[in-house]
Amino acid sequence: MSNGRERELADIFAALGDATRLALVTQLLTVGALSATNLAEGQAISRQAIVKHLQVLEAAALVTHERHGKEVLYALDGSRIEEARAFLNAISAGWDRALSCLKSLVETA
Amino acid sequence: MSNGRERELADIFAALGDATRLALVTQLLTVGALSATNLAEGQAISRQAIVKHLQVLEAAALVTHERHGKEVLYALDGSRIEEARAFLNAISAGWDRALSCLKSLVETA
DNA sequence: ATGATGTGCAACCAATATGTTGCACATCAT
DNA sequence: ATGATGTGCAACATATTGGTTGCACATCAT
Repeated sequence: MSNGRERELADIFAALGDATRLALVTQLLTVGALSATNLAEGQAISRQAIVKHLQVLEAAALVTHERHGKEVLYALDGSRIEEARAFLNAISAGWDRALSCLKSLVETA
Repeated sequence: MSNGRERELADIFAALGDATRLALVTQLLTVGALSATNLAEGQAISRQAIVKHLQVLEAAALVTHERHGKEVLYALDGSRIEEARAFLNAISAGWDRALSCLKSLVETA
């Protein structure tokens, strides 16, 4: 894993590492494309806060925006999600090996 | 998804959302259990910084520590990783649906 | 017992993240 | 044209993060 790629991956996880943004992602996933104003309705925080969260998600290439008339619709973009999935899959795959390695280290220490 | 669970999931992603911690995770995965001092060797940042990162990972239940003699070994704990995987899998699964939903919204707007 | 090595704790600093408010600008409908 | 609605920008406040340093304590080997 190259350093740049590692950073990129970290950005994706960091973007998902916030309860508000996670909620936004699931909402965009289930409902579809929505504006910041839509997303802010019924939410405790302001529209501007939502916009900032959307910008974080967009910086990580997890969402895209598109102007449509006077409103801006945000939607998920899944290409980067696969990267994160691949990482977690790798961890899961290496899991048993890591555990046995730990075991032997502890036992021989 | 309950609110508490959402927060928990966000913590996992947040813990992975840092290049240094990501490197720690991969190192622990490939090498096995290591002490903070081990992990800090050859690294640009101090042992204390590493310890703090390990504590973040441990707070998210991604690693555990175990004292062994005078040193403390940190190791990965994979149970929580599955949660994160499941979330990303759900996103991937809902993907095509989300895209078509966006498409129709945009076209009818 | 003593030095070397590893750990734990706390104070402190700088940068970034999260959220607010206020206001200006753009767009749509009437 | 004008009011309603949605967006964009910027200043600001505060909390959290990521890192440092210094020092005290614990453990091991000789």
